[in-house]
Amino acid sequence: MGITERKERQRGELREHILQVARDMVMKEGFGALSMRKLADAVEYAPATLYLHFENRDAIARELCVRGFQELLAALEPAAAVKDSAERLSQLAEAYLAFGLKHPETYRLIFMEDPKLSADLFQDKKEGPGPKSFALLVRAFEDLKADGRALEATSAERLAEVFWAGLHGIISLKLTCSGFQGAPAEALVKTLVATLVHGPKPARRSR
Amino acid sequence: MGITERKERQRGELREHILQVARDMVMKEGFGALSMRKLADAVEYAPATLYLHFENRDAIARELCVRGFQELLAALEPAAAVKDSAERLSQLAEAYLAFGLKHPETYRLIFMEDPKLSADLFQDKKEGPGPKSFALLVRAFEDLKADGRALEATSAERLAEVFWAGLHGIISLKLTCSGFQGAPAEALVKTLVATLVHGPKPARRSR
DNA sequence: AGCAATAAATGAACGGTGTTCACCGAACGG
DNA sequence: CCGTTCGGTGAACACCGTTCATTTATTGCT
Repeated sequence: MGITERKERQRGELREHILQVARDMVMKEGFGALSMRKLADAVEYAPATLYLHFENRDAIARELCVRGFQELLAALEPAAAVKDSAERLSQLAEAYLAFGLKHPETYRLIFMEDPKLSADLFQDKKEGPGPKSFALLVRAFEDLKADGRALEATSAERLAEVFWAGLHGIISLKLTCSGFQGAPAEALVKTLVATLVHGPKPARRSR
Repeated sequence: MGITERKERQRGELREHILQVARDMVMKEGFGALSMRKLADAVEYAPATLYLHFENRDAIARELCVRGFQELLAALEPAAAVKDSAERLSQLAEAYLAFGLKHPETYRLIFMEDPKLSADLFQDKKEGPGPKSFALLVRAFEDLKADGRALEATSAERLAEVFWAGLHGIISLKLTCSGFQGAPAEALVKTLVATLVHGPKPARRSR
């Protein structure tokens, strides 16, 4: 009686296929260009069929959102493995920036589109990709403080939040107000790392 | 023969009225909820009439965008008049944050919606509200450097860009990923100012 | 005053969107 | 073999931005 299992599997495969095609559309033409009708057309089903697998267009978007975030998290992993805390933060910043510039539409979807979409990422206080990747930053700053190389008056959590916000600001400004920044994003990230991590004064040398 | 003048004036007044109503709609329900038909309905004209005064929906959005930015610039003006450079930067940051939190939909429209909209703000290299307000920040950092209170290895322009990006990151994350930040935005801005302006080490006391 | 010209405003249409629901047909269980 | 269940769909509803021929109002001129 593996017949209902087969059906379930096929159902899941179709769902996956739809998401895959939707992902391609978003990456190629942006989230705004993702329409249920075009998507249905692309997967060769009637529009109504999509609603058998997803409640909404937003449901698809949310799913793409968490998947995009997981990709981002995966892209950060190598950098997170670096031993030295300062170097780790520097490489995390570079990896984060690289992801944002390489997948602008995905980045937009995750962080700039709609609060409803990103809500899923951070609702679980401990689990979920959002807090998990944030914890990477916090740990790095904790290590940095343990080495006596960071502002002692400020908690690692807050430093991590400011760090993330700084990175996000650089990327999102580049994505929407491209003509604004004079310096390339890489240089700005370097400055951000220099001030927040290495300390702002006359570019102190290590410990 | 002031008759054509009267017509011109009336034309301008209607245009202004349309923009005013559109502004209200955006502030109340967000840019996405601004539709030509609802707007036409609100000003009691046929939809087609709007196209006698604006090329596009985007044209209206662009206009709202530059006006929003001018409001932002106006909100920064008091802070920009402060003598002490460090204090000035601190107050500029506070004012910027306050504007973003007070007019979230306007802020979204200016900085987070569509590159096409914000393009107008920064295209003129020297004139225009964009470069003008950016110059405020640059000047503040120049003054800060003149007082010997800032990273000498980094240009004032770059510091200003990172500063702006940091502020924008804090606000835009708050607006879209509200559940993300643990600390209130004001605290994050304070930390940002502390590290970028006052210097990160043990919270140095003024000059 | 009456008429031609000009400007303002519109109704209706086109092609697009998300979403719903009654319906169909094929596969399944008894 | 028949009834039920379920994947799939066509057609519809209510919107959207935009265009254009047409109507309506206003102006300038004779």
